[in-house]
Amino acid sequence: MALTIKDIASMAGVSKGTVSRVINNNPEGVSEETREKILKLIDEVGYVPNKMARSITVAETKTIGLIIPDVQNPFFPQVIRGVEDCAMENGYTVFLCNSDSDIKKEQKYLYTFLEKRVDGIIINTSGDLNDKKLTALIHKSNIPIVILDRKIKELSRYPGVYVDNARAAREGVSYLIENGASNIAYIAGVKDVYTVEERLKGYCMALEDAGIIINKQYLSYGGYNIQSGYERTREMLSHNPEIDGIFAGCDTIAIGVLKALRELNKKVPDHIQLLGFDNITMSGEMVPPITTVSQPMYEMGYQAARMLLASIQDKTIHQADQYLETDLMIRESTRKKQVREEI
Amino acid sequence: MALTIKDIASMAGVSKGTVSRVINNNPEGVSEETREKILKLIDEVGYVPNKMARSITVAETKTIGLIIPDVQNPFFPQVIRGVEDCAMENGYTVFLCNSDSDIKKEQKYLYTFLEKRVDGIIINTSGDLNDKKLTALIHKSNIPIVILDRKIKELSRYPGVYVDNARAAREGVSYLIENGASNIAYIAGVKDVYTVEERLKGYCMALEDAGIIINKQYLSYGGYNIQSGYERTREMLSHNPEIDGIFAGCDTIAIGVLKALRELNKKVPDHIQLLGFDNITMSGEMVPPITTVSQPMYEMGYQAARMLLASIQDKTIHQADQYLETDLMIRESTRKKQVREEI
DNA sequence: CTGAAAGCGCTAACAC
DNA sequence: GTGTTAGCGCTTTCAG
Repeated sequence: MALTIKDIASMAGVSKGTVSRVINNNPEGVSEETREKILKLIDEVGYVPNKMARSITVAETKTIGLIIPDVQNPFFPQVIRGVEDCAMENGYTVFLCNSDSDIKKEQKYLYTFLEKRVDGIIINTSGDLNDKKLTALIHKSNIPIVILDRKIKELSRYPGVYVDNARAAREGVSYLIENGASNIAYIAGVKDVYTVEERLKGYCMALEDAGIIINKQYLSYGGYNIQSGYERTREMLSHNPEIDGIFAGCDTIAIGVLKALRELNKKVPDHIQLLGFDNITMSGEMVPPITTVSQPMYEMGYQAARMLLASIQDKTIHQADQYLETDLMIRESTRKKQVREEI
Repeated sequence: MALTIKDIASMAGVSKGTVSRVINNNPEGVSEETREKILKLIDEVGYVPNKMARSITVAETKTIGLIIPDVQNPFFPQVIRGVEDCAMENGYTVFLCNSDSDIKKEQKYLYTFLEKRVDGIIINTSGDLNDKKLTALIHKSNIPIVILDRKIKELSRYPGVYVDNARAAREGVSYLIENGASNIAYIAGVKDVYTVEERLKGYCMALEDAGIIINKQYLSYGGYNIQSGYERTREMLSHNPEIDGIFAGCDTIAIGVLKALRELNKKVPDHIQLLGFDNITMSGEMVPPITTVSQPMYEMGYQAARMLLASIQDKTIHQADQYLETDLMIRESTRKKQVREEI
């Protein structure tokens, strides 16, 4: 078996308490002499303190849990990295779980986090947690939680970090309109997901701002993948050939849209202007580079972790929701604004 | 404080031992009657067993550690998902750490894993672990480890899952040659990284197979990013305008190459054929879609986890290295082979 | 400055 | 079947 604090104590001829003080860098209570002796011994014999054992008595694990739908969705790697960086900087390790937005999995992972006594949880989920028992356990456990990107009804008492999806979408779609588009489709993500519906609101507001009547034919829900963007675009255009602008629910969808437009010989932005959302790396590498609403993905993750750590340190203060800024990244899938400047 | 097994025991009027038996689903030793009574009580009062405490006595945490350079590199999300799926299916939770291929970080995370007593570790790292003390600790701890994708000198005693990079590169580059390329550049990844050098071997073999003399001017190392591929291509072509084929060290680099070629008005594949490596999703979405050596990324992660769990279950058996198959994905950045068939 | 002892929440061996 | 007891490895009083 591995060495224990007891072994070290007896080898050094001191008590467990003394060894404990030195491995915890407890500044007081140990003479410089014995401290060094013990440190040297630990180094020589290769003793690694058991943090599990420590955790049970100090009631903190220095671990946080992160639940996201899927790492393979290009939106998440950056946010994951953001939370990990912040966590690591502060001595926390993170459990990563992919829920596929499956409520059952989310519930299972949440329960596991509770069992493993993580110090806090960051969660991004579509849908809602319809398990009363679980939410009761969560509330009861008094564990700090921060919501990431998508509001969750059952967890509404917890703070979160968001982006103003409606405002961002409104700004983006307005830009399309300013540049001459008027028959604008919204190739959306999954129906009923918080961000998707918020962006729909923004889309509608932009149209209303411009006095354009909203056409329900121009709205199509689907998945967050290239294939979905591709298929829905083909279908959308076959029924509505007059479309001259497309707002894609996210950049991955936008890439599928672009593929469809290429096949249909629709020039972007001449025939149809295209607007994405997220600003994943690849959106700028497509031909043409896609104009998109940039979300601060890394920052969202980082701030969520910051907020969580603050809650962990002081469980009494209630953090306020945080809204981060988006930014319209103008690239070549939309027309240049100079049309107006020339007037 | 949260409820403990002791609380449940006294509330139910039984001993801790009995409660322990039911929460561990220990089939024997408890009457159906008391079992149900206790289960009902646990459910009502909201008791969540403390797995940390359990772990210290049973000496297993049902946790594994995964170290990769960076989630944001498109190669990793799929492998992460592979290991997570396998881990989750078997009741394990995974710690994810990004090392940036920084030896210091790798060492720190490895040590943390040891402290937290993870049951096993999967690691992908460039460079080598030059900390004798740490490797000694690792060996001493007897913790199962599996290497992922890149061999590590100091950890050579551990099994790993790989791809035959040399063979795969040889096949890909040969394909370029068969289709008429003869002045082929290798825009590589980071120098001295295992996979990068293996692919170099394959590249050289392919040239030798075809009787083409290797030109050192045609080799350029860089980073695993678009920018690097872009810059090195521009530089490469400014010095060697005769180049008619490029083997990119990975798809991300290939995307940068493509961008440079577009700017330089080099038609792909007519003027220059392009071969990538990895088969990340986006490689098929570029214009033109990139021919690439496909690696089974998800499978690599999944198999690594399988191997690790097997080692955890039986620490005595030594697993053998596993080599997974690659596949040349022929798309449009290379010429059609029909040239030869016509003869 | 250091040791002894109690206890964290749980499991496991052994009685009854 | 169930309770009792002794740990697991560590921290934390409390003495001295």
